[in-house]
Amino acid sequence: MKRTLKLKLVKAVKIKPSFPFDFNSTFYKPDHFTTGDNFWQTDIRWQTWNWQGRPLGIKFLNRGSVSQPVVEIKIYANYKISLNSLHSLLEEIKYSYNFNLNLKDFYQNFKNDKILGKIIKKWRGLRPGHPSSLYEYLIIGIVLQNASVRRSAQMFQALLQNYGTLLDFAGKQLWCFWKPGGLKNISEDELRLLKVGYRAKTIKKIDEQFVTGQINELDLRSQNRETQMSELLKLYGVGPATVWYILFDVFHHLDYFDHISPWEQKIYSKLFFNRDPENPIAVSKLLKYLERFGKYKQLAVHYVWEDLFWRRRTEKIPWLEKEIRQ
DNA sequence: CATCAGGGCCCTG
DNA sequence: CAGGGCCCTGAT
Repeated sequence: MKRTLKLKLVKAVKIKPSFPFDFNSTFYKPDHFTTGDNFWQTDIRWQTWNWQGRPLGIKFLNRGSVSQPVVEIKIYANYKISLNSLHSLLEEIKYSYNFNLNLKDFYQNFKNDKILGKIIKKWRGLRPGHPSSLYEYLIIGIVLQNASVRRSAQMFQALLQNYGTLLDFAGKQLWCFWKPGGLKNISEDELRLLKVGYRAKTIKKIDEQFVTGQINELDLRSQNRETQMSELLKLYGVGPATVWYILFDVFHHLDYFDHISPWEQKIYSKLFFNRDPENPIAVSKLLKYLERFGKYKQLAVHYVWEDLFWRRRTEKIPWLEKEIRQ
């Protein structure tokens, strides 16, 4: 059993995102499976963060409103974090959660859309966002491949609990991701014992490619989408589905939408065409339909999707339960 | 019990 | 460019 790392509060800052900004729908995405690296309750989000190779705990608190947003960020560590490092961490947080995204044009364009209209009103200030680094997201993407939600969550938790660090901060115990290259001394067979199956090979290779510097997140961030895609596709085990997730969640492309997996196809068929999910609309037709959202295709679907999963928390949506297969 | 399809991707032919 | 194989799991 690994030791728990106790962290102390080292810094608290208040940041004002651009408005409108909705704390809860930005910091909690009900469609993401829970993995023990974060915890949310109304107006508070706990999140572990491997920053520059070391584990940190972060507590986000809602200190404002949608129209006058203020987010307090409390940082917990077990070492002295330099001012420089702290500053760049805050910049990274702002980037990850799209604190400065301007939503006005999107809202203006679609306030009368028959599907989006109501949703953007209800979720005004919702930002897309994801706390994972590229490395972390690649690992997540790999455990998502060819597996149902329950199995993906199981694989991810096994990885986290074996190679991550359990942090104790702000009243929570949460697992923090290991750093890129952290699997250097772990064999493929050892990974297989965690029942990740053939993904063991992929996970090893991804980890190695970060050690050797074959891929650099910040460099890639400054490249255009085509370059990002082609670089990511070079990684062993990364194909169009994984790239599609990363382009949105890691590189924040709000417009790119070219991939629909079978289970998503069923859900979109119901959402956009009120079609029986068992008799779904063709992917090509769905993609054509999404053209109406132009440069906000991915953002628009994110809103519809989050709305659906937020509703799932309070209403019964039998057809959805059937498609999710927990 | 056995068989099978997954929230893909690689590799082969 | 089509299709088999891959790990494991829960559903049938």
